[in-house]
Amino acid sequence: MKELVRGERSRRVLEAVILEYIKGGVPVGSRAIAKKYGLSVSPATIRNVMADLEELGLLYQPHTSAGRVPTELGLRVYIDAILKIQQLSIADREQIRRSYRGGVSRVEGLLQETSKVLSSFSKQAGVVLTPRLSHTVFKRIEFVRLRTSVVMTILVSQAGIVHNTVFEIKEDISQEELDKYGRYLNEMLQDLALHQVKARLLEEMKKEKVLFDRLLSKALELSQKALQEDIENSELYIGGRTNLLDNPEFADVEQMRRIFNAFEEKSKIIDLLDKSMSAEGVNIFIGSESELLDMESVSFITSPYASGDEVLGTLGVIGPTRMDYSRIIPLVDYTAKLLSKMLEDTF
Amino acid sequence: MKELVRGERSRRVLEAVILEYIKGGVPVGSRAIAKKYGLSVSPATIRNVMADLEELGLLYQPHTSAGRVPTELGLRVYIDAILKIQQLSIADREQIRRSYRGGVSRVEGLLQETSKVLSSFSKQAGVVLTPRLSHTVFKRIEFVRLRTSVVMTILVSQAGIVHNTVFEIKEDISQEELDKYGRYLNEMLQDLALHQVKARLLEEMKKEKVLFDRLLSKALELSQKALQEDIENSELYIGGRTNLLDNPEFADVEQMRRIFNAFEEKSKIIDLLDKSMSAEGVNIFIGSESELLDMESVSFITSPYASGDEVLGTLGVIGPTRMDYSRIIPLVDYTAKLLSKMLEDTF
DNA sequence: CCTAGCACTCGACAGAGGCGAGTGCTAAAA
DNA sequence: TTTTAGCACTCGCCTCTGTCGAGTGCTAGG
Repeated sequence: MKELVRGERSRRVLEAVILEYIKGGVPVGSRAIAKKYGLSVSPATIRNVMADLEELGLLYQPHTSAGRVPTELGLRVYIDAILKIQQLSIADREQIRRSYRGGVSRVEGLLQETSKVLSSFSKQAGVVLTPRLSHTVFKRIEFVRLRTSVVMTILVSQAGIVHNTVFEIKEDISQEELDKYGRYLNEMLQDLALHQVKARLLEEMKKEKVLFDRLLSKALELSQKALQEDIENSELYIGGRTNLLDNPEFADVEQMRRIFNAFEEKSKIIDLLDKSMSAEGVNIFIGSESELLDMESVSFITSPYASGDEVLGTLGVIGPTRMDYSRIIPLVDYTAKLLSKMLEDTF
Repeated sequence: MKELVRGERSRRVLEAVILEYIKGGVPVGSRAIAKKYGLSVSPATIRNVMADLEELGLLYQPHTSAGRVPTELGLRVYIDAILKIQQLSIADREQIRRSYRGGVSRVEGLLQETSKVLSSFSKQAGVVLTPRLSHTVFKRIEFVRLRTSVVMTILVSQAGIVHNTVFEIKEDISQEELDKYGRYLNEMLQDLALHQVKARLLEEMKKEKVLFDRLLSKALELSQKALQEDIENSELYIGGRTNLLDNPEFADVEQMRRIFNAFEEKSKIIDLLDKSMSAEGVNIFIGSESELLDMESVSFITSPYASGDEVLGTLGVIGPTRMDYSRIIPLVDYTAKLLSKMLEDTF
C-alpha cells in the first residue's frame, strides 16, 4: 500500500484532507489545507498534489470546482499507512470503566450495556453480537414441567448464558422424573462444548443399555429436541441508533432508511460481525468493503471479545465512513478487552 | 361528546375530512369533499359547515387559504362518536394467524414475533410490553454454581418466562447444596404470585427453626438476592420502526429523531403501556393525550393481553396521528386476543 | 519545481413572478 | 331560513433568474 503515496508531502496532504473532511463533512479545498496544516506551500501547489492523489483514486471531486473528498481507497490508505493508532488516554479508560458502574448481574445485561457504552463514546451506533450458544461450554440442563405435556428446557453455559425452549411432548412426564433426566444429563455432559453435546447425545443413544432403559432414552430424546433449536443463532444488541441521525450525511432519508432497515433485519450485520469473529484484533470495513451492498458510506469497526481463550462474539461501532477513526479504533479495541476481562472475572 | 357535533351533515363532513386526510396527508378542501363524498351540496355549503367545525375546535387551517386538517379533538370525536369499529375480516384473521406459523418455542420469541406481526399489518411500528416478573406466578427456582463463589439463580414463572441473575457470594457453596436449596424453595413457593414471594421469604426467615438451620437461612438469603433484582422491570419489543420512515409527516428529521429517541429510551413508552395495562380492551392515545410530551403527532393504540384471567402485558401500534384507525383498532384488538390465546394454550 | 495570476465552473442563495388551490363574503335563488 | 353561485383575495409552491463566492485548472514567470 505504502508505495501508493510516495512523497512525504502527498501523505501530509492526504492526511490533511481526510482530517478536515472528518471534521467538517464538506469537500475540502486547497486553500484551507495550505492555511491550517503548516505545509508552507501555496494553495496552487496543494492543488497539484491533490490532482495527483485524485489520479491515484484516493480523492475525488463531487463536481468541478468543488473541493476534494477522500474515496474509500483513500481512507483505507490513510488507516493502513498514515494513521498512528494511539492508546486511549488513562482518563478515557477510567471513564469507560466507570460507565459500567451499576453492577451488571446478567451476561445479557452486560452485553447490552456494552453496546450503549460503545455508542455513547463514539457518538455513533454500538453493536454487540452475543455468543452463539454452540460455541460455549455446557454447564447445566434443567427440565421444568410447565403444565400437562408441556416442558421447558433450560440450558446454561459456562459463560453464564441461559437459553430456554418450550415444547409439547406426547405423554405427560412428572417433574420428579424430569429432575432425574436432568441429573443424568448434567453428569454426562459436564464440560463439553455445546457443539459436541449433540454428537455425544447421538452416540449415547446408540448404546445398548440405553435402548433398553426407557428413562435414559427419554432423557436423551428431550435434550435432543432442546438442542435442535436455535443454538446456532446469535442475538445482536444495538445501542445508540439515534446518534446516527446527527450525522449530516444521513440527512438524506433514503440512506437512513437503508441503515435502519439493516438494523431491523439484523441478519446482514450479524453475518458481517460473524466473519470478523475469527480475525484477530480490530477489523475495519470501509463503505462497500463490508459487502453489505447498498451500504456504502457506512463503516464498521469491530473487534472480537473472549472469555479465557475462547472467542465468544464480536462488538463494534457502526457509523458513516466519515468518522473519527483515530478515536474509535482504540475505543473498540479497549472495550473488547475490557468486556473480555469482565466476562472472565465474573462469569 | 356526541352533542359537540350536532347535525348529521356536520358529522358527515367531519368524517369526510378525516378520511380524506388519513388517505392523503394533506389539508383537504371543500371541493374535494363535495365531489367524493355523496353529500349532494355545493362546496360553498361545505365551507360553511367546515367553518362551524373549526369554531368547535375539531378542524383547523394551517394557514389562510389552505384546506382543513383535523385537530386531536376532531380525531377523538371521530373515534368516539362516528367511527364504527368493525371486526377484522376472516381473511385478515387467517393471515395474521398464519404469519405466526414457524412454531414459536419461547415466550420471548412469541412476543417479539407479535411486535413484528403488528407492525407489518399496520404498516406502522408494533410494540409489545413483556410481563413484569412480579406479576407472574412462581413456578421454579434453580441455583447453578458457575464457579467458585459465583452463583446463578434461574427463576421460571408459570407463564414460561425465564429470568436469571448472577452474583458473587462470600463463601463457596457446592452444587449439591445449591440443589438442596432449590428443592426446599420450590416446595415452599409453589403457586405463589411473585410479588408475594418476597413477603413470604421474609416471613419465613423470621421463624425460629430457620434461624437455627444454616441451610435454610442460606437458601432464603440467596433467593432474596435474586428477587431484589429487576423483577419490577418490563422489557419492550419494538418491531417495524422503519415503517415510520414512510410516513410523509416524519420527513422532518426532528420529529423522527424524537420518536427514535423514545424507542431508544423505552422507559417513557413502557410507562405509557403500563398505564393502559389496567384498562379494559383497546386504548387510544391521540397526540398529546399520551402526555409523552414532545410527542404530538404520534398516536398509540394499545390493548392488554393476558393468560387465563391474569393480565400479563400490553401490546399496541405506534404511528402518526394520521393513521388508519378503522383498520388498526380491530387489528390491535384481535392480536391481543390471539396472543392471549396462544399463551394460554402453549404455556 | 513552485507560485502568482487569471479565467472559468458550479452550487448555494435570494428575490420575482406566475400558478392554483382554497378560502370568506355577499347577494341572489330556493 | 338555508343553500348556492360568483368573485376577490390569500398564500404556499414552483420556476426562473441573477449574483456571490469558493474552488479549480492552466499558464507563464520566478
